[in-house]
Amino acid sequence: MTEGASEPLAVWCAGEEWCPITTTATLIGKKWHPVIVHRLLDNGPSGFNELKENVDGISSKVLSESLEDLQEHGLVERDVVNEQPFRVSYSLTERGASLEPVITEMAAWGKEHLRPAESEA
Amino acid sequence: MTEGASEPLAVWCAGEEWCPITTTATLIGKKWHPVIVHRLLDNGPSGFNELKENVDGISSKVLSESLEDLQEHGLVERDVVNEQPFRVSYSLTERGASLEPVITEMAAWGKEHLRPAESEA
DNA sequence: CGGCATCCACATGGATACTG
DNA sequence: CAGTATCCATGTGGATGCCG
Repeated sequence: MTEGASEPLAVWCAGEEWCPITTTATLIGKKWHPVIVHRLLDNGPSGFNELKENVDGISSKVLSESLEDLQEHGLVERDVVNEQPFRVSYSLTERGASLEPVITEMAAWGKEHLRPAESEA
Repeated sequence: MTEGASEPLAVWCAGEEWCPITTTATLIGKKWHPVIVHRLLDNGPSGFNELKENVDGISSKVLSESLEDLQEHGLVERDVVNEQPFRVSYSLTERGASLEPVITEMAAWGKEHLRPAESEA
């Protein structure tokens, strides 16, 4: 608390009570969450079923729950853009969009270290 | 397939069959995995219980299973460094260590966007 | 120390159906 | 379209105990 100054790196929590990795992992370490955020980054604001299609076979239930979770954490915003016919739009909040470096690193790593054949190892 | 040339960024899988995010998320999107990798990055090679202590109250069972999973994916290596008394050492493989940028980004993001009070929101 | 075995509670997730 | 409700199989995870 007394420091928290200017180092952008050195985020390791050596001996600290609170660890940013743990909480971040709790947030986006949920299998589908990174994918959803990625899709929203990639395709921009999307409708429910549009998102569902892009997230490769996730069920309505799980997507619904995931989106709710993401909303609660302020990463995703839901807007009703039309009443008749009923249309909603899910988009990333500023905080959600700020996850881009994380997602980018994940994707970059996956692209470098995981090949399709490897995924079923 | 015809491209895949020199862009270090632009890892988005627009219309691609295989998505690096999805597979990466399957790998390290497991709540404890990023933390374990982080601890190994942070503290270096560790014994089982040492790791267990550092991962903030994870149970033996879950840690054991997680480590097994990480080993199967070639991210973590297990070495028996002593027979009597019995001692093992878990360390990151080269591939595992290559996750550092991902973990760093996660930690950096968490530090910036998640405060302790926020984690229980 | 470094685990695995067991039991059991609860969370997760798919399928299906149905509503506004 | 945008979900929610229900049912149910499976997974996950904690507690405990034990063994090499």
